[in-house]
Amino acid sequence: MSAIQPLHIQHDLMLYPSAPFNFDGTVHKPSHFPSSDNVYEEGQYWQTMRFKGRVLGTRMVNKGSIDEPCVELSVYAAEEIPPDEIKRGSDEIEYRFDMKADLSDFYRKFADDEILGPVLDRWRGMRVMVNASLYEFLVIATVLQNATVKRSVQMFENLFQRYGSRVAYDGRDLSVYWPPEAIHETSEEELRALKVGYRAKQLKRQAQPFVLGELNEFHLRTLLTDELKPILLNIYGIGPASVWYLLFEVFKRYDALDYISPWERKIYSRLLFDKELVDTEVILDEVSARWGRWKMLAVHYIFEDLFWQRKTQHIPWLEELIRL
DNA sequence: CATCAGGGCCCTG
DNA sequence: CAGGGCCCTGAT
Repeated sequence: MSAIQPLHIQHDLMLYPSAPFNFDGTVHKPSHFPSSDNVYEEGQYWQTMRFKGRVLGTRMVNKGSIDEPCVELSVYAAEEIPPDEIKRGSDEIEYRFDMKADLSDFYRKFADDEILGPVLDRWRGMRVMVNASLYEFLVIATVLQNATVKRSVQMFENLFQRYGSRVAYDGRDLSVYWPPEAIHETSEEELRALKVGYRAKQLKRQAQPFVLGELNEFHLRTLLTDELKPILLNIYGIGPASVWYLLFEVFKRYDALDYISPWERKIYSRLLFDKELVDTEVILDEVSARWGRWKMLAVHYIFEDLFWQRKTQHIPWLEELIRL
């Protein structure tokens, strides 16, 4: 990996998300594993991104409130950026943080829901967030597979060290993703040296369609879920567990939940039924009956609410499941 | 020391 | 459609 690159050109602009907007609940997801391409502090979020061939640093600062949202976005780069590219970058950030969403129906409908209601009170205005491109998210999904959190983090950081780069801006020093070409050109053996095991083959096969221009994230966003899902499942290494992470986080499909993995099953059993282990079919029927087309968003609220609680209080049964 | 499951998926029979 | 195999790690 090369030296740290300073990003000393800075552009500031204001973003106005639709209200209500919960800044902290949106930019920071405590259930996600930590990674060196972003930092969160209350009211502030730093995130690098590789966008349209350019390496950017971003900083978002909360300048508003839940009912009068305002976010100051600073974009940092190594060289001057034309205004239209700044605009495209900020549009992309608005998309990734779902800033223009209208969830009023969701809040109205479930205000009195016995499980969701109290959570909505705490997190009204929280949005679905993705801090990666589609290609980058495939890497995340891949390192998550069949691994504990600790190992996922290790594989991920090994990849950053070998193929990514480092940038410095606003007093921060963060990793940046590599372009898919970097993995396309490397060998499976080199990848395996980073302890990713059988995932080396997946990582290479996943980079290919992006290098060849066969998958266009912006086009995919326009598709109906029924058209989109089979395309995503067709990506090598993407199966039933990963596909709904993609549909929900990358493509903002609020109903994308039709598979529950073993560790999630244990968590939902507790939260929805107050039991240790409930049949996955029963859980899926329950979330569909309760929350219908909002089921994944509903579950997301409940899940993140739990992990925010974990920051300040010890939840023994949860600690046992996370296995860092 | 050996064995095994872990925040899956592919491939085969 | 069921089940074995795959990489590596840490728990037992």
